[in-house]
Amino acid sequence: MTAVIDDERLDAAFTALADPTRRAIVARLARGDATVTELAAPFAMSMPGISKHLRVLERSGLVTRSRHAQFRPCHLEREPLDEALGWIEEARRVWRERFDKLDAHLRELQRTDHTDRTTTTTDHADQKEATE
Amino acid sequence: MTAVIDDERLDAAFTALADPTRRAIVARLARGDATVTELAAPFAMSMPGISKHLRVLERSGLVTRSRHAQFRPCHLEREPLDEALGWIEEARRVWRERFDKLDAHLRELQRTDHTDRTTTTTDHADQKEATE
DNA sequence: AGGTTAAATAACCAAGTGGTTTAGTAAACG
DNA sequence: CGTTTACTAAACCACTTGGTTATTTAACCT
Repeated sequence: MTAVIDDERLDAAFTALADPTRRAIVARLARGDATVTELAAPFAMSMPGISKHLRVLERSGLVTRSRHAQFRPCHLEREPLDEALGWIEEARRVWRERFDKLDAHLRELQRTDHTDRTTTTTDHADQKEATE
Repeated sequence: MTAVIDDERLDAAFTALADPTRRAIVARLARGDATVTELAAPFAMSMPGISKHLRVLERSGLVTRSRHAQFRPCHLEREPLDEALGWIEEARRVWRERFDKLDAHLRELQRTDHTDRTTTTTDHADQKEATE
């Protein structure tokens, strides 16, 4: 239904996580909110550099910023993390389901020697699967 | 120890997942191996375009390719998926742990009105947490 | 008012991405 | 053998990314 929107959200989340600096920032924020200078401290990078990374994180919804005097404390949001996690889990679920099904099928073949090809789908693809 | 290498692997995995076409390919491969033309079919994109995406997926270790005559059947590997999942899970674990700890702390404060600030860490950051 | 601190913006750069078309390779097929 | 099939490689394009320095904004503190 909202496939395109979901796509955009996932794009942003995975893009945000695809950089070691940003992952380190996320990991740091998981332990508690922090200001931009606090976040920048561990890195050999200029402040605007960190600022740019934070904008990417903010655009993905992973990080939100509020204002407190001249500070802009950063806060890690949970939902985008959950969405990314959910996508991977679903892909893995499908993968494992197929694997289990194949495994059961092979076991069945071994028990009663039917040698039927009615359950195959993509021809040579399945042929490859049977050899692994 | 192998932090940099892990970084590179995670970079590649998240980068690979940060594109809707590549995610669709991964989702398709979760259901079973497929050739490049089979993978390209659902998309309004030239074959070399798909080929490039597959190279990104291959570089990340998410996809491996074997040879079968002139076909190059693609196969989804589980490990990089697990690594990406593991990283997110760990971040979320830390996030929730802190949340639970804060929650317990607030409950404790409410029970016995100590009003002690000895357990705070990053000053205004925690102050912000208390207001959410 | 003037100075300091926190952070964002602007302008710039090299390198990478995502797509194309055109051309090439390698194996099967008739 | 030549042709088709499946795919990769090369060259090119507009656009984005990740980084820099230099400049501004905004709020606080004398």
